[in-house]
Amino acid sequence: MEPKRDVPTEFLKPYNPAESEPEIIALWDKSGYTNPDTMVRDGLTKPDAEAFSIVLPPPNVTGTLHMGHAAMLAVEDILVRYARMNGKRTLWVPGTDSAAIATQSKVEGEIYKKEKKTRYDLGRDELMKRIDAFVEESKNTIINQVRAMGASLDWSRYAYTMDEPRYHAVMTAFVRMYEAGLIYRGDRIVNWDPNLQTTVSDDEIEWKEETRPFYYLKYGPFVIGTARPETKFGDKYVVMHPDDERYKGYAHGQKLELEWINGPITATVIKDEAVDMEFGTGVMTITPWHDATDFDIAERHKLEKEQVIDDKGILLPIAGEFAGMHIKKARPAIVEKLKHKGLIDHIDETYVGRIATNSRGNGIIEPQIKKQWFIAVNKKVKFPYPPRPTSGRVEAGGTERTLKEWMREAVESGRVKITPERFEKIYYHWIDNLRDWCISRQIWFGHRIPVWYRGDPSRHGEAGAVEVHCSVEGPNDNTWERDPDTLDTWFSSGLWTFSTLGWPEETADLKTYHPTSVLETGYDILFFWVARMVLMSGFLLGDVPFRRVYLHGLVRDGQGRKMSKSLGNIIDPLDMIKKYGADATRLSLIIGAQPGNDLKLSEDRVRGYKHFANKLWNISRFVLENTTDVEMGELNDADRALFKEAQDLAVQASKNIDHFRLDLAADSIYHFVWDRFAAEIIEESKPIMKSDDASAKASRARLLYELLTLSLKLLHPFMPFVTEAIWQRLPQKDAKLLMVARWPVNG
RNA sequence: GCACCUUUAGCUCAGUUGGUUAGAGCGUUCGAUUCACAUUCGAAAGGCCUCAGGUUCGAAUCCUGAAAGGUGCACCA
Repeated sequence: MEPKRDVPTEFLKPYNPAESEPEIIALWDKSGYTNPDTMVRDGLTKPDAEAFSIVLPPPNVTGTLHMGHAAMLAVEDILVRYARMNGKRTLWVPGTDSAAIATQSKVEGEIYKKEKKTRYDLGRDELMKRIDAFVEESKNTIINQVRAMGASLDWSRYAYTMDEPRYHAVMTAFVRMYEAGLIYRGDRIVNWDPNLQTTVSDDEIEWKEETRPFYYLKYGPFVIGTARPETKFGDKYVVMHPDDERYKGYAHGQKLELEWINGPITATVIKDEAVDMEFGTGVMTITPWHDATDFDIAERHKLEKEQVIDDKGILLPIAGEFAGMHIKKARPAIVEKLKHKGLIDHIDETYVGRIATNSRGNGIIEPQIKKQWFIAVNKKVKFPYPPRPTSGRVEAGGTERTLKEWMREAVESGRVKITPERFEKIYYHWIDNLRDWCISRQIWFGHRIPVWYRGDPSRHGEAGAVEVHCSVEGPNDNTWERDPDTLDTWFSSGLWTFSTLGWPEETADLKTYHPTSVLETGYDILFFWVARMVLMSGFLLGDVPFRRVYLHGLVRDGQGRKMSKSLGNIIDPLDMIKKYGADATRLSLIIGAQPGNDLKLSEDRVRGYKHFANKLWNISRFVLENTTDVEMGELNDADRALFKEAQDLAVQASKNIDHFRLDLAADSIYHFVWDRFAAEIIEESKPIMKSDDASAKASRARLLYELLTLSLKLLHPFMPFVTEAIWQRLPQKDAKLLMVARWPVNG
């Protein structure tokens, strides 16, 4: 059949996303309409329109796009495009994250592979140069991959966690919190990673279960249990529950002489309620330097603490003949000696214990007491009041509360709402168990702590021993030495909603777009990040960082397994985009994904949605072929009823988007377009359009055209590429770009 | 140990405040098709809605309990 005049010939071929998508991206870029200022300038958004803002959870600057990113980008882009089409002053801020530990170990690894050099060989400055070069070289990869998803981010506001404005924000935040007494330095038990030679926060620890021998040792008249005999050398306190009838005969503080691993020692009886009477024999000895529980007990009773293992996992002189050995090697030798001395009561080989590992570096965590920087979460301080965008200094009239109380209050008061709601409970639970947050790290790549010392460096931090200076700019003479530690990456991430908007300057962006409207992220970083942002924003700005938290689930493979290299079940979003298009990839990540629930993704699903994009393409061809030469008239009653049906669907879909049920919204539009519009309305239109009934034809042509434009608008947030590509080929339309067309339902 | 989530067709999931014969996609089987469709359209088969109680005129939906799978948290040395 000859193509009709005026129908673009591209429609004769199937929709080709690989060809079309780069053109569409260029078209959007040229418009500049992802920048709300341009929208206002061109009169597409009213200057006083309600603001809608999201900051992108920054992907790792040296990483590549995975399905989790793709799902995140799809959800956020839908919300952003929907808001933009609804006339809101819409801003979506892009950024990338330095991923401190991950990036540093990656670069260190590569250097070692090529040059057999460690970071200590290179020195701090050289390593930083190498890392910066690596970051600069690799950052475009992730940025281009983000763009390929169709994400309508405002790149003019791009931020990187390690760039100059963010450095300034991080330093300012530290100084203000330090001045308020919320940041302190102290000797506390921390999670030490002997591999990476740094501390790790409580939340970064991943507990792994493992069956390993559990030793019952004779400790004088008691039998104590331990899975780690190599830590027991210095154990001179034996602890039991005060109510334990079995040990009524022993008094708190009582001294006992007994034979231990390396000879006779004096032990002291301690009664403490932390002991679980049900576990083992109900008696334990403590190792305060290398165990958090033991540390707490020691603190309560003011007991002595002694280091047994050094930073590299080597036993110290206290271990006697085992000193200098690595704990791994020492353990069997120690067990052998215990056996020899008859100190082993029995061994339980079926014990399932938990081992702490670093979720980022995979190393086994060794608790150590170290001088570190902490954020005091239980300390009452004055919060800025009333909230002011750039406030943060303690002001008269400020409300007194702790960071913990604030974090609870932010959600309890409804100022931050979490979707799905059940995560609010989990959030509270996390807060209630929160301990002071260790924010110093011994890696080099990161924002360095803005504290300088003068005096004997070996006595840093000790009262009176050195002078301490804390400021953004630092002291102006070189007699000072800067603290070598860097800040936990989540410290700077906690500022992200406002550091990206220019804080601590009092910028227009900050006033317009903060608090942000929605924070969208995976539920797996609720604590790492979401809670930290609430904390930071509360103290530094006196306000919440966002009004709504939307948590998406994890993307799993077709069988519900986590995607991993070792399973070989990774579905690469870039492959999917190449084969089926970004639109199909997006839909496959949205339909069937309820808030907070994991999504099972298979390639078949992506292929199915590619068919849908092609369906839409062909619907457009049919409609254009049947309307370009035909005069369009008013809708008759029957056609008006059909159009009403579509409008009702639009209202319903809008409601679903408002309630973050993007899955339902997308699904309902999909079915309307395919089953109702294409399969039924178009089918019944064929005889009408071939008939001689001019008025029926005029009405039907109008209906077809209206249904097409309506469908394109409704689908645009979900599948922006194909809808925009079709829109560009429409003869009549109410906006040059579909991206900035008006949403067909009034708020 | 405490808490949360999930359980509906072979597979992945809808089913929004309880209301006719419980739906879709993929898969399977059959049929049509130079008609907008690198296909599409039509049809069929396929379901003790995990189980046991309860509330109700009426339950996949609400309540109680159980089972299986999953996740989070916790100071079991």
